[in-house]
Amino acid sequence: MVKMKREKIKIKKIDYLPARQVTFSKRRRGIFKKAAELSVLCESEVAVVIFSPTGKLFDYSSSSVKDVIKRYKARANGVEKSEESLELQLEHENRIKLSKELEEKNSQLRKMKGEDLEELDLDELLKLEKLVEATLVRVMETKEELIMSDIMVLEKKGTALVEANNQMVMLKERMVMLSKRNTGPELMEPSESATSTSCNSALSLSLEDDCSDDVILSLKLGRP
Amino acid sequence: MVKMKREKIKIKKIDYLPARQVTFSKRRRGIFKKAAELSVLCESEVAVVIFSPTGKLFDYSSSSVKDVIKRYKARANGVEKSEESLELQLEHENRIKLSKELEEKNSQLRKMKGEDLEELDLDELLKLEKLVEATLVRVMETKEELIMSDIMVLEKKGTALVEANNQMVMLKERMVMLSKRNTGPELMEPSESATSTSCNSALSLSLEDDCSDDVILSLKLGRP
DNA sequence: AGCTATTTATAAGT
DNA sequence: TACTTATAAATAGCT
Repeated sequence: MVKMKREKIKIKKIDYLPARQVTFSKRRRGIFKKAAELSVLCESEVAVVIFSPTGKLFDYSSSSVKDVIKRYKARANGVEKSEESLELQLEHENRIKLSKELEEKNSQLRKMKGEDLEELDLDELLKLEKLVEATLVRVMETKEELIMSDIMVLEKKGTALVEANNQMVMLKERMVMLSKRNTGPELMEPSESATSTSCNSALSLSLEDDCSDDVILSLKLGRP
Repeated sequence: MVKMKREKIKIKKIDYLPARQVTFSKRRRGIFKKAAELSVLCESEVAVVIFSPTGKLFDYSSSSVKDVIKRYKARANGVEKSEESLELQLEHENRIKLSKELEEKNSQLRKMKGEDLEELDLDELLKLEKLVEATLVRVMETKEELIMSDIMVLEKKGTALVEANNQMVMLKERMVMLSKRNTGPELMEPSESATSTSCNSALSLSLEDDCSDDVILSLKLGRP
C-alpha cells in the first residue's frame, strides 16, 4: 500500500474510459442514495433518471418513476385550477390541515421532551415545568402501584407455594407411615386426609429433591 | 460562537419543520449539483424531479427534463394508469399516512402528559420516567438561565438609574449655587460645566420629587 | 471489488 | 436565506 494521493478533479469529461465507467457507477449509486435519503428525511417524492454514455437506462424513485413523471407532466403543462376535480381540492385542503396539526403536535411533543426550549418565554417555561412535574408524579405513582401489585402477586404465589410444600410433606410422611404399617391397602384414598390435615410440621425441611423442584418451577414472575 | 457539534443523523423523517425545510433545500441543491457533475464527467443524460412535501416542483436536467422523460418512456414503455386520478390517489394516500402519524404523535404526547399510563408496562414506565425527569431538568435549567439574564438586565438598569440620579443631583446643586451667586449672567452656559464636574456629593438625598419620578418611570422590567 | 487520503456535503448554530 | 465550522459522507486514485 503506497501513498494514495487523491486529487481534486475538474468537472469535465473523463477521457479515460475505464475510469469514466468506474466513476459513473460510483456516482450513480451516490446520487440514488442521496435521493433516497432526501425522500425519507423530508417526505418528498424524488425521481432520478440517468442514461449512461452507452445508452443504458438507470433510474430511481422514492415511489414510482412513472408516477413522478406523470405528476411532473401534469404540473409542467400548466394545470389550471378548473381542471382539478372538487374531490382533489378537498383532499388537498384536508392534507394541508392535517400537516399543520401534525406540526403542532410535533412541536408540543418536542417541548415535552425538553427540546426547542429556547423558543419559550418564562411564563411558558413555568407552565411546562408544572406540567412535566405533574407527569412525573403520575408516572411514579403508576410505577409504584404496578410494583406493589407485582409484589402482591409474588407474595400470594409464595404463600401458596409454602402451603403446597407443607401439604406435600405431610402427604409424604403419611404415605411413608402407611406403607410401613400396611404394605398396600389404604393407598387409594389420599385426598381427604391431605386437605384436612392441620399444619403441625411448621417449617419442614425434609423435602425430597424431585418434589421441591417441581413446585419451584411453577413459581413465575410477572402479571398473567 | 458556541461549539458546533455536527452529529450523524438517522435517515428518518425530520420532525422539526424548520429543520426539515432547511435540509430539504440544502440536499436538493446537493443532488442537483451531483447530477450536473455526473452528466459532465461521464457524458450521461441525467434528469432529477423532486416534489417538495408541500407539492412544489423542483427539477434538474443535463439537457431537458422532457427529453429525458421521453427517452425514458420509450425505453420503459409500461402501463399507463388512469392519469387524471393520479394526483388524487397521491393526495389520498398522503392523507391516510398523515392521519396515522398524527394518531401516533397524539398518543405519545398524551403519555408525556401522564395520560393513558395504564397502557404501559413497567419497562415502558421506567423509560418514560427517565425521559420526563430529563425534561424537567432541562426546563429548570432553562428557566434559571432566563431568570438570571433578566436579573442581569435589571441590575444594569438599576446601576444606570443610580448614576443618572447622581448626575441630576449634582446638576441641580450646581444650578442652585450659580443662581444664588449671580442672578443672571453665566446661566446660558451649563453644558460644559455639568459634564466635566467630578462626583463630590457622594450619596445625595436632596432630590426633588418631580425629578426622581421622571427617572424612576424609565425603569422597566422584562427583556427588550 | 476493496482500501484510504482527501475532497465534498452538510447538520447545527448565528 | 446566507454564512460558518466541525464532522460525516462521498469518492479519486490505487490495488
